[in-house]
Parts: sequence; structure tokens; C-alpha cells
Amino acid sequence: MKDLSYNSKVIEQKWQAKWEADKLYRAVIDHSKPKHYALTMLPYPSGDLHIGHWFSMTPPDARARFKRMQGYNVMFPMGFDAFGLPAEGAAIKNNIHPKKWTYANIERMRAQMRTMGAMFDWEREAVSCDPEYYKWTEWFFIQLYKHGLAYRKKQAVDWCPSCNTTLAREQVKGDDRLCDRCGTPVIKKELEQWFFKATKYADELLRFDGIDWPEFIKVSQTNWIGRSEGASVTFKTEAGDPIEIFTTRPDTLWGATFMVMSPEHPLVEKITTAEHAQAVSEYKAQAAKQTDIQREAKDKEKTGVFTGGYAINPVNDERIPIWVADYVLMTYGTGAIMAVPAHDERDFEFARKFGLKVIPVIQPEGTELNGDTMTEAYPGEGLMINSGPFNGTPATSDKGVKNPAIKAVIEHLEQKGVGKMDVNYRYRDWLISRQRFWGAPIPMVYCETHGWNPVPDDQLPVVLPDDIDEWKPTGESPLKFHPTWKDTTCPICGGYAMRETDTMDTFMCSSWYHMRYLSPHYDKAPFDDAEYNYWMPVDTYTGGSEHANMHLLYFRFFHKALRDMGITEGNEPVMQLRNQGMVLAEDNSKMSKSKGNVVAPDVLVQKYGADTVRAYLMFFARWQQGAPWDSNGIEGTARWMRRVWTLFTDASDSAGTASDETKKDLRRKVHQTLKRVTRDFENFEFNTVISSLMELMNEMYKAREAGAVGTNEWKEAQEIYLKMMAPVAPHISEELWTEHLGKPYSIHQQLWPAIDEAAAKEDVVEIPVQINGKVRDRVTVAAEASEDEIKSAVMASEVIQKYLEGKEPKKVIVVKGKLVSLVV
RNA sequence: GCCGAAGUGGCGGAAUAGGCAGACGCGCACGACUCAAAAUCGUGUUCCCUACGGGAAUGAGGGUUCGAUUCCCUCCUUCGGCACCA
Repeated sequence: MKDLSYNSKVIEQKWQAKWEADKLYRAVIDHSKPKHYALTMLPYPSGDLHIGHWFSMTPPDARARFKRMQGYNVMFPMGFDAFGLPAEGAAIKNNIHPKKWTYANIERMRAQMRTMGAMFDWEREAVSCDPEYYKWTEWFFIQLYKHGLAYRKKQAVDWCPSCNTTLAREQVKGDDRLCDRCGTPVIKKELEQWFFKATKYADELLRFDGIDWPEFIKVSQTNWIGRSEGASVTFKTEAGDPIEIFTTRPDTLWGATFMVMSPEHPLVEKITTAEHAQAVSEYKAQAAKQTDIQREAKDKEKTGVFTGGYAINPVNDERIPIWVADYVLMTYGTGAIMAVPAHDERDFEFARKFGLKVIPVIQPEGTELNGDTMTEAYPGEGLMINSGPFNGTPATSDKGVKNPAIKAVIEHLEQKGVGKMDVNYRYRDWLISRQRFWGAPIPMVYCETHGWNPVPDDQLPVVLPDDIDEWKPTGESPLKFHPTWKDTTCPICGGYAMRETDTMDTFMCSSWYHMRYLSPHYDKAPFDDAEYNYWMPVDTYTGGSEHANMHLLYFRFFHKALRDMGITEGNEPVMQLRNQGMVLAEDNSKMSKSKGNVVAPDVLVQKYGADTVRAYLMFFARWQQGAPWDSNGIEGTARWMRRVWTLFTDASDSAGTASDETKKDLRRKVHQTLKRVTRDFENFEFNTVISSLMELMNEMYKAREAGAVGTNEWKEAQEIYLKMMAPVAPHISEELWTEHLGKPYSIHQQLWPAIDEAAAKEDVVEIPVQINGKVRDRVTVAAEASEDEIKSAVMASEVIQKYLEGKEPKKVIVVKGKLVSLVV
């Protein structure tokens, strides 16, 4: 026996150095093996690795290792999402260039990551702020622009006053409309910005065919896209101007008793009569002053003013008043609605407040709605009434054309030429411009004569300057104040042109990093086709669910857009997605630097070793759920590690004296464990992988007591044990494998053991006997015992006879190998 | 309000093609070893009672079933997404 005690530090450093020298985790194309691309979300280089990084990276590493042992050619790359605001924050605070700060952090985090003992292939590392990387981020922008998927537009956009930049809709969170990054309430600004036409893919993004993603992510994306099916209908003003509206309830058209326009609607001015002009313009001014938060507050009482104008309802030629109210948003639909107070809550509230007519057009079964006396809108199902030719048509609760009433009315509208079936989304195009320095430059130039044009490909990348000395956030990119950077020539006429000084949303960089890993230094294209054809799509993607409607939506869009441009293949970038939960502080709060409750993995690695930290992170919670940290708990996994060490290194006196039964029991337990561990790794159920291994170890200790050491069964148990443990604790298992069992290096190149189903089978089972649902006794029978055999064993039981008191049970249910239930 | 996920000992959590609830670990208690402590090893540990026996219990209440943590209905709580979206 070599070492007497388990020394994690020595072992871990030794093997990490050897694996690296041997390029053990290098992933290269090998057509003789099935491939497995395991991807985990790349980190932002914020400075120090925290326990959350370990939690998101090491269990997926274990699974990637498991897949490798199953015979897959596994690629498990790592990189850095290295553009972003904190670098600029550091620049402002410490007067250090963001580049310096970022690369120093990357250096530090790489070193910390190496202590994980993960199977990262560092030769595939990609860093998004490297010019060789962002050259292609820029190139993608140009491709999107050339295909009409990137465009510039002026509109009211979300602006974070603290980050001093615009944000995409996805990056504004919740009711209070807070900046996703810093939590500051965002405001609206009217600005000209670059957008990606993500909405073009709205319908396709709603389909998740053929991909294995968590239900809640799919639901979240579906909610976010917010598809509603209905009809667009053209009303007319009395002067004959068309007013287009969108409605999900065309079946209630006959109940439209007024119209409402958003204060920003272009037609408001024209329809307002002289008499109402002042009131309307005052209302518009006041609406403009209010923030979105005030305007969109759900509990706000309805406000609005009459314009004096009237519209004609195209289905019944009714003349109905047109109002202006801020509950109608210019950003959704057409900015104008038909109001059906009898069947819409909001319209009802408005009608009652301003004394407008309420006409029911859907009659629920068994009651009669009265427009004058009803106290709330009736949005439910019923028969159409007051609706001319459609009276009596059943309106169901189905949405869209599945509803017979809606279908019939849409057909009618189409025939009359006053409306058509239509679909609306709450999903918006992706606002990509950021008024910040530390991002990929938007590779566009503006010429007075030729307008906006992309930088020619041979001039890419547009590189960020190093000589910036003013970092103060002004609401405009520091690039704008650089003396020469923005000056360039127009690619059309060669005259003066000005560079776009905004940079791209960093989510653009992370929309394609999984493809840069394929060939991180390739300079002819964003990736090498040979690599793409072998590795893509990503087989397993892991990361946090907070990205549900941001990154995870952006990169699906990106992949589809690239597919349509002929750059990628397949409809989805990722086949299987799994999300880890969060490691909370011990008091259940979020860990944060400011609260000082952050668990530092380095300290734990120092004290317990990486294997123990890895194992504990897999064991202490369900990985897909997370849990509050428990600093005592790690002692349990540390103890496991030491006990395994002892089990494999300590001699036993009674070696070889085990009975056949002991040996058979050991073998059974080994193969039962193997079966469970295999299944649980597959399902990302790491906590039960560990508990099964602990159980088997306990059994092995008992078997050792019983003299199993040295037997063939013992040797098999040791081998299988280490192979099962290898993905979890790569260092200790390598040490025990090569140094103590004397097996050939490396355990990580071994194949996953085969399950011997026959050996795993129990031959004797103890089955509970219930009387009226209560367990009263247990009988031991052969696992294969027939119903009759079990029954007679039960009837032979004294305890059972006592409970039966000589009577025959009314009913006997025998579940073979499981249980017997008697009813008396 | 709508959509989704989840509620099991002091704690993290096991067990779902309906079949012994509480695996594994933390914590705690007792014991062994030790001059002592740490480490280690062993035993116990859901709750209640009239305690070698019995009863209750998987958020609450109901249902289906011989049998429900698991399936169905109603409700409560927590977390996440959406929300004046027409």
C-alpha cells in the first residue's frame, strides 16, 4: 500500500498536470464514434469563480464524462462572454482599460477553473472580446443586414438611466419595468436604433418540434411571444378614412358601441372636432408626460376624452363615437380598438365611467344579459344575439378560428372585404444597439450621400481603440468622443463617412459562441464546415433558466436566421436543454458580494479537495432545483471520500473467506447500483448517483467484514465502483485505479461497465402482507414465487392467522414480488 | 387575473407503469477508542400514546382503489413567467 491517508491536494495537482500534458480531454473529429456535444453556458469574466459557477459546470462535466465512458466522442468546451458593462464600470472606477481588466479576470478564472478537474478542451476556448472572435460577430451583423433582417428605426425604446444605454424588451423585467442588469427602472426614449427582425420568426419560435426542452422554458417563451389569433377589421370615419383595428373577438363586432384610440394614434388629430380639440390635446400632452409604469399600471382607473368624431361599424353601419384613452397602447396591434363593453372587462369599465352604451351580443345559456343593468362584462361562451344574420350562432370558449362564431364572422368579413383573419404578437424585434464602449462595434458607416452601408468584409473587424481616456457615461458611446475612430470613408463613393459608434448587445456575441468553439481560430469563416458537420447540433445544453426569454430565445432566432441565409443547417441549435437551480445562501437569500454571503469555492477546494466539492454540489440538492447552501453538509461527502480511500487502500485480515452468499449479495448490489447510477446520470439526477454510491460503499464495508476481499466478486466491485465514481470524482478515482488497483491509465478512457441483469436480480424477496391496508407481517419467498406459493406462505404465518381469527379473507390481492393485500 | 413548477422528519432530500413512506447524508443523542480533544468506529433518531404494543402522518379537504407521496376534483402556500396585449 502506498499512501496511508487521502491527500487531495497532492493527488489533484498531480493528475491535473498529467491530463493536461497528455491532452486527455482534447476533442477531435472521429467518425468512428458517435459524437456528443455537451455545452454549458459560458461565464462572464467578473473576477472570481463563485460556487454558482461550480454548480453549473461540474455536474454537467460529470455527465459529459459519463457520456464519454459510454463510448461517445465528447466535446465539452469553455469560453468567456467577455464583452459587457462591468468592465466599463471598472474602467471608470479604476481608470483601467476594459480590455486589461477583462483579460486579467479571464486569466484568473481560467486558473480557478483548472482546479475543477473538468474535461474542458481548452484548445477550443473562445473569448468573445478577441478581435478574431468579434470579427465574425460583426460579419454576422452584416449578413443579417444584407438579408433584410437588420434595420434601423426611430421609435420609443427602453432606456436604463443607470447603465446609460438602450435595452431590448427582453431585458426589461417585471411589473416595475426594471433593468435586467442593474435593477433600475427603465424609461422611454425616442431614438434611432438598430434592430433584428426576430418577429419574422415568431411563429417558428413557438414550435419546439423534436427538441427536448423543459416544459417551463417552452411555456415561458410561448408566453413571451404572446401569439393571439383574431381578425383585423377596417372601420371608417365619417369622412371615409379607414381605421384599422385588431380583435380576438370578431364575433362581438355587433356589440362595438364605441372606439378607442391610443393618444399617439396618427388619426386622432384628424378626427378630433374643433369643439374637443383642446381637451384632446391636453390629454395627449398629459399621456406623453407619464412614464410607462404609470400608464400601464393595472389598477389605474381608466381615463380618456371624447374626440367628437364618429366611426361607422362595417358590419351594421352603426355610428359610434371615437374616444382617446391611454389604456390602448400604440405598441400593440394598430393602436386603435373597437370597444365591446358587454364582453370586455376594460371596455366595460370605461363605458360605465363615461356613460357609454352597452349592448350584449353573446347570450349565456339560461340567463339574459341586460346592457343597462349588468355589473360586469361577460367574456364567456353563449349564443350570438343582436348580430343580424349571425343570431343563434354558438360562440365557444375556443380561441381563434376553432371557435365557430369567430370563424363564421371572419368569413363574412372577408367576403365583404372589410376584414380578414389576422394574428398579433406581443413579441418585438430585438433592439441591438448599445451606447457603450465594451461591445462588438456595429460595422456600419454613414455617408451623407449614400446613407448607411456595411463595412466591406475585407475591412473586418472594426476594432475597438485602445487609446480611450474618457470613460464617463454620457448616454452615448465613448467611441463617439474618440478624436479619430469614427472617421472613415464611404464604401460606395470613397468620400467621408462616419462609423456607427454604438456597439452590439452582448447577447449577440453569445448567440453563436457554440459555433465558434468548433474552430476558434479559423479565419476564413465563423466556423469550419467540417467541424460543424460533425459536432452540430449541440446535444446537451445546460445553464440557468433566467435566460429563458433572453439568451435562449435569441440564439434560437439566430440559428433560424442563419439557416435561412444558408449558413447553418437544422432548425434548432440545441437538442436537449436542462437548467440547474440556484445555490442560495444559508439563510435562503440570494448570494451577493454586497451581502457578503458568497461561498468561495477556492477555500473549499483548499480544505477538502475538488473531488469533494464536486461531489457535494451533486449531492446536496436536486441539481435542477438548487437549494440553500449548508456548510456542515460537505463533511458528509468529505467523509465519503475518505471512507472510499480507506476501503481501497486498507488491508483486511479476513481476505478470501467470504461465503458464496456474501459474494453473490455483493455482486447483486454492485449491478443494482450500476443500473441506478447509469439511469440517474442520464437524467441529471446527480444526488441519487452519489447516494447510490454511498450505499454501495456501506455494503462493501460489510462484505469486507465478511471476508470478501480478494475474491473475484470483490475485484469486480472495486473496478465498477471506481468507474462509476470517475465522472464525479475524477482525481481520487484515477489515483485509486492506477496506483492502488494497478490498472492501466487512464480510468477516464475506460468504457462504462455493462450491467449484468441476471446478477442484479433478487432471488429471495421479503414481501409485506397487508390486512385492510395495514402492514401486519412480512413473508420471505423466492422472487419468482407464483401467486399460489405466496398465498400459502402468507396463510402459514401465525401473525396473519391471528389477525384473520379463523375467518376467510373476502379478497386476496397478490402482486408478485411486491406485496400481498388481504381484505376481511 | 392567466400560464407553469413545486409543497414529504429539525435540515437537504429518497421512493411515481398505484404496492413496505422517510433510502443516502447533515444535525442531534448515547456508546467505544483516548489522559483529553479532534478524527475514526458503533447504536439510535417522523410524530403521538396508556409505550415488548398501538395509532397518526407526504400542504388542507374530498374522490377513485384492496391499496394513493404517486391518479382525479376543490382549496391554501411558495417560486418563476406574462399581464389594460384588444
